[in-house]
Amino acid sequence: MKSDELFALLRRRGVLWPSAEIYGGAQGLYDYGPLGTALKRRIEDTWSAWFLGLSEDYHLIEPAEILPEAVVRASGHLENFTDPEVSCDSCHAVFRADTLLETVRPEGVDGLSAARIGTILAESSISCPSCGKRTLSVPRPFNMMFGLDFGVTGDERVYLQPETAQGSYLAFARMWDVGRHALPLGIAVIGRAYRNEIAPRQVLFRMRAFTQAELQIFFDPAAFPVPFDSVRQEELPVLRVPARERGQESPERVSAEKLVESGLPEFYVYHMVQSYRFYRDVLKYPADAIRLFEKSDAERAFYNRIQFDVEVHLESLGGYKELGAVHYRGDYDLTRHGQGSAKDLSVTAKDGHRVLPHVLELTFGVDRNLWALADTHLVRDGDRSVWKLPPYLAPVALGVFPLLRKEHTAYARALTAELARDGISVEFDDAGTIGKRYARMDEAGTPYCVTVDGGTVASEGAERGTVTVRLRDTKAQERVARNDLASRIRSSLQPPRPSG
RNA sequence: GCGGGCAUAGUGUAGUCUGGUAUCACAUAGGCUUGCCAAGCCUAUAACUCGGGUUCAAAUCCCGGUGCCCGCACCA
Repeated sequence: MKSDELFALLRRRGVLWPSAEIYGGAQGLYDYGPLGTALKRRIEDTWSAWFLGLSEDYHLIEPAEILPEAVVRASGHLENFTDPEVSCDSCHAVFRADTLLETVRPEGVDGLSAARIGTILAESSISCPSCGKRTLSVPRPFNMMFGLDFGVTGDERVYLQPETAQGSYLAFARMWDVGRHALPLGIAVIGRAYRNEIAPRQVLFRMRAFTQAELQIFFDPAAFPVPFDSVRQEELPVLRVPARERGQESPERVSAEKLVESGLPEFYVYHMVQSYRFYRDVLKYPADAIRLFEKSDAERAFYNRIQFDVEVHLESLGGYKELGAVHYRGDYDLTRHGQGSAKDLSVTAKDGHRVLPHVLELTFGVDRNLWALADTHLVRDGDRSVWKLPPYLAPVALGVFPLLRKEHTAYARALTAELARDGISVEFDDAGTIGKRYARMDEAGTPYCVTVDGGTVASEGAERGTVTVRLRDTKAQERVARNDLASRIRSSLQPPRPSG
């Protein structure tokens, strides 16, 4: 489906829509409706079950979303998240000042302040790459962070977090104290991040407020033991830098073992495999639509030593899109926050030596994955639309219908209430015909529908107290005793966990 | 930010050139009928992106704003 068509469908079904719609919308902001909210929760719960399931020492926390200025200064966001921009007074094209400067300054611009870049630019009298005239403006800073006035006087500067990771780094020292004083220690956060994107586009892919699920694993670079044998034979669809430089776009299948032989650390490959399994086996993206895209030195943030993006091919957006990533960030974060806070963030490892932990970061874009799950799992099957979500992701697990509105409604309503009390996400529907109800549920991704009919409510006979269960993907039906319903479907509603 | 295109019920559309308050389908709600896969009939709800201008009269013509799409740039 095209992006427009898919967005129209999601809007129509109340999955999501533009924020402040009645005022014309606000660029880059979206609201989730009932189905979208439920689906997003399930995605988050499913992510937690998998990634926190990797180790007993991986924990979920919820840091504040607002960061004091000192934090973003230390993290580098105040400086690096600010792009000095110049525009051309003749043709109004906009450029990044530092990129422009690199064209005349082969030694690079690393470490230069925005003001210094401006001075050099002015002296070098560069002409506009677009129209050729020498009418470039002075650089002005453009920071992608939202700044806020904080406190009563409003003169204290704070920022909405541009990524959720910072909260984990800030919490590390406390988490060390409240925990078992052991590395590796994992800190997971599911939260909103905010970026003042210049041009929000493609619905959920470039938002100004979005949800990230991230796991920061703090470890001793001298020893990060992982059960590598459990992933050794797994073949990963990787697209590595040398292949990319040859113009290749499709991934090659390479075993975890071979990746380690090529120089990647075992702990890195292990977590890349577990991430890959999450996308393939849990979210169930088609295996041939996934690729692990290695970022080159130039593309990575400078503190990332190794970076593979997890990309999935999306028809709606016409290509591979980044849904998550695995970053080896070294000791950059704790070094910077150690300096910024003047606190020693190193810890004493089991064998007694002091160590400043390194960080392996697993990131996951919740909104992007929600979109991707619609793109890849919402399919046309003949004349019906079916959202083939795994049962544990479905916003509504079960639909309950009376076959005859007059005769079976009371029974069906009672059954609905009973299943809801059992903790199953259930929806009653008696509108229109039975076929319409099935179709509506198919489109919402509901995996099971039960129908109360004459046999169910009969005072005697073999079908007394049984209902038909109809499966979304096959349309197959089966008679099940109502008392067995909850136990029959419950296990399929549990998000999978890694098995070792 | 720049350039181009687009904007009509919940969704998709006709009408715009050539001004006279809006077509059809699906969806939604209610009813009849039917009773396990979007059937049929009746009824109802429901729209001209916003603001200004021209005109007796604007969905239609003019100006501006907003949003969306495509390309460029941007995406720590």
